[in-house]
Amino acid sequence: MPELPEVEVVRAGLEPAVTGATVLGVEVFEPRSLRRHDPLAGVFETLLTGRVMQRPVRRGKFLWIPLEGTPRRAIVAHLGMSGQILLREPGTVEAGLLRIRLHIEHPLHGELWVHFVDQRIFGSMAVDALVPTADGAAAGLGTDEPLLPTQVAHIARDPLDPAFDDAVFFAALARKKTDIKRALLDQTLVSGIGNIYADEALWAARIHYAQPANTLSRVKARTLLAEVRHVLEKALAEGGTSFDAQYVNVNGASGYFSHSLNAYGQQGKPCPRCGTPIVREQFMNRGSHFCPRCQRLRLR
DNA sequence: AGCGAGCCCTGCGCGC
DNA sequence: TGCGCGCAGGGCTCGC
Repeated sequence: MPELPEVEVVRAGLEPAVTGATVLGVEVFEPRSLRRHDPLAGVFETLLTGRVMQRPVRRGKFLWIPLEGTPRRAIVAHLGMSGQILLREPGTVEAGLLRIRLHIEHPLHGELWVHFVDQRIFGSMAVDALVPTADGAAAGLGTDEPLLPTQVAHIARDPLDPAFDDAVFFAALARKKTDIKRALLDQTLVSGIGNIYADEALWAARIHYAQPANTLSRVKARTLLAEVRHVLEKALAEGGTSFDAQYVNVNGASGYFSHSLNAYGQQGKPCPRCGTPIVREQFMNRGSHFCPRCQRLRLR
């Protein structure tokens, strides 16, 4: 589930159900899903029970739900590679690997169960303190407050964030000697991009994944950022149709991939632009998919 | 400072 | 059918 568009679908789906709702109870079935919860801050279940949740916020792939009251805290969720957050009627038997359940009561919708399902347990939930943003601007999508969880403080803004600073990003690229794909995946530089959308944006911008970041021309860098935004927005628009106002119905394998991908997972198939077969190479212990004709490595 | 390796995990599909 | 292997959309820490 895990890149920006998918996490945003979850955030938007949670919003009407959890905003203003009270946590009635918490069940943790898998303690490893709390790996990123600091026990010194208190017991996860205790910190949540009885608290009222505010509007969910997202920055990059991190999602958090601020809690009313002081000190300011939030439930932080990261989906990792396989996490899902699902809204269920109380009593629903979860088919997937249920790790954490929140019992909540919304003033309009009544009681609901919030299920954190995660096969690989790379994802996590935590209750974390909120701290001021470095730039004083709103912390992410879903809030006007310049407050974010401590464990998200080092994460850069994402390219769809109105406070994302293009000039700072271009300047950082110009200093980076590393491969451009590594830079795109560096969440402290720009957040929300994962392996799929990195490959898609690089394909659209006709840039080889191993092109050193500091060799991109200004024009090429602008094109790349524009394509990153385009692919994220396109995926968001397509993913945004799979939930309704009451229930998040998140399906990790939903529609987008099958018909909109140009490079990711398309190895052996013709490049939609020039017909040359897409190649898959190992990079950073992951697959990188690219067109060897459109995306040439240019070393100067 | 920046980078690669290793690690955290489970389950699926594939080839033998 | 069974088994071993490689694969999976992420991110943190460690050592060089």
